[in-house]
Amino acid sequence: MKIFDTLAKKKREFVPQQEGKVKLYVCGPTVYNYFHIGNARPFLFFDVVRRYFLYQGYQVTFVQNLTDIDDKIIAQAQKEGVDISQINEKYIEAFQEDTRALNIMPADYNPKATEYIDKMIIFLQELENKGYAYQAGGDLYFQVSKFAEYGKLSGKKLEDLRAGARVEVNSAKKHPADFTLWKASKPDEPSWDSPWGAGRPGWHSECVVMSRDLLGESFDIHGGGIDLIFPHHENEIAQAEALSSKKFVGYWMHNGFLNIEGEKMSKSLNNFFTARDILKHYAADVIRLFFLSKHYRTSIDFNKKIMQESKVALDNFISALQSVDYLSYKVEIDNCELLKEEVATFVIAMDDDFNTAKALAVLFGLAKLAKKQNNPLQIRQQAAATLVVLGKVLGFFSDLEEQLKKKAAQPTIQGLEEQLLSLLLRYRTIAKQEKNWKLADKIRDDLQKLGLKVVDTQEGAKIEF
RNA sequence: GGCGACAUCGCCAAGUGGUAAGGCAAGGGUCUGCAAAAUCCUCAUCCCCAGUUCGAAUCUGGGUGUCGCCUCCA
Repeated sequence: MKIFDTLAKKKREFVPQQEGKVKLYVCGPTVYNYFHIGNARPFLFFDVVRRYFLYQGYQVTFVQNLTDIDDKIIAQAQKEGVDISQINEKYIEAFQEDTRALNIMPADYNPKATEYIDKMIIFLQELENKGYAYQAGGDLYFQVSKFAEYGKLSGKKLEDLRAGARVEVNSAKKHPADFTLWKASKPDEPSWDSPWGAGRPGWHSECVVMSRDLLGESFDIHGGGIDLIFPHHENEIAQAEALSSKKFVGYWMHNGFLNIEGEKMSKSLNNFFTARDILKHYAADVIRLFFLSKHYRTSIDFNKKIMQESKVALDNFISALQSVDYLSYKVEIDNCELLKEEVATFVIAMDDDFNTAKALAVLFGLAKLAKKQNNPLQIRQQAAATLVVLGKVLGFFSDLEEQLKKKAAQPTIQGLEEQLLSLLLRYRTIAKQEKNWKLADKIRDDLQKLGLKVVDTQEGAKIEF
């Protein structure tokens, strides 16, 4: 299995630190708002990473932090006119609801920053004792020049980091790249006592302290969005390795960005969609298919057209299962022997740095096999069984039975409406018998306008909605 | 200004030296009075130029274009 490691800038064979175990840390949300469709990408992708490791028999420990103290949260609390704790509660709950709705497996640990203040203080003291930190202007800073390898993840050199390129230089800092470890708070802001005065920890220390605590000084995979490479992850490495002198993370994985109609998502462009909103229009599996249809490291464009296509594409899976009457033969199909060749192709694709687009092609192939009427029933059922198993590895089909039932269920019309409708259909049949196509088509067209689609089948006319 | 990524059919998208996966759309056949649905089939030589090689979408150099990071950001 190969994983592209941002630090090495190439694919490397994956070797876990402990055989059979994978320790995975993914940067979680700052809980000040509903997370948006772009945030959903790492959540969903690393859910697939995790599921694939599980499928391969690894024991996975998955940690995702919740940042619950931050400038943005303070600002949001002021905006909503409520206490910070209320903001945190509200959006942590929303995060859990939305990830659940996306069929993302809950993390093994969701540490909160505010629960780690004591440990962060101890950690920062150690950094200070070892000479990596200094106080200035009431804040505590990490001195990047003390860490010789600073910049190794992002490929940046200290001298290239233009001071004040897009932000004013903080004159208190020894070097513009020095970052805040502890921030003195203003009177009306939440604060904790510390050796450096009342304040709160800087964002970059959070993930280091939590991952050390829950996964150890060195662990297998650290993931997040590409934008976190610099400065967040660069700063994590600096802190962690300054103290431990060990390699902090085995493999750094970063997902590409999501654009909206070719443009960066932003509130000012009015193209900002929360995952919650998108879920109202598209099923979780459609959203998943959309993301997985492109390799995780590239950028992806979100638009109505592509979502509609994803929806149609996903229907291939459902209708394939329908065609072998999955619900009726569930037990038989679930116990079917899987198609080895397809499974092998799927595994090769996923082993190659999680090539989900290629893996999806295997699923479409299976759907085709299952659908093909002149294939032997056994093959069709095996294809269906393989489709379900592999689909679940990618996180699809969490609510398969509901999806199939929903598709099969015909909405019912009752009473007078039902009688009137069948009357109309009967007239249409008569018109057809008299070869009065004009009238027959008129009836069909008019019903269509009412949202009732007339479909002629061998048993006669039927209504679809 | 510094650093980096990408450019494959109408659209989306795999492919990293051995002769272009897959999805959507489109076209055609079957079925149907017609349509819909279903089903079967068809559908690219890879931005430009030069080079390396028996052989390149894949490597090298030069263009052109798009995008990202250097600031909070998934």
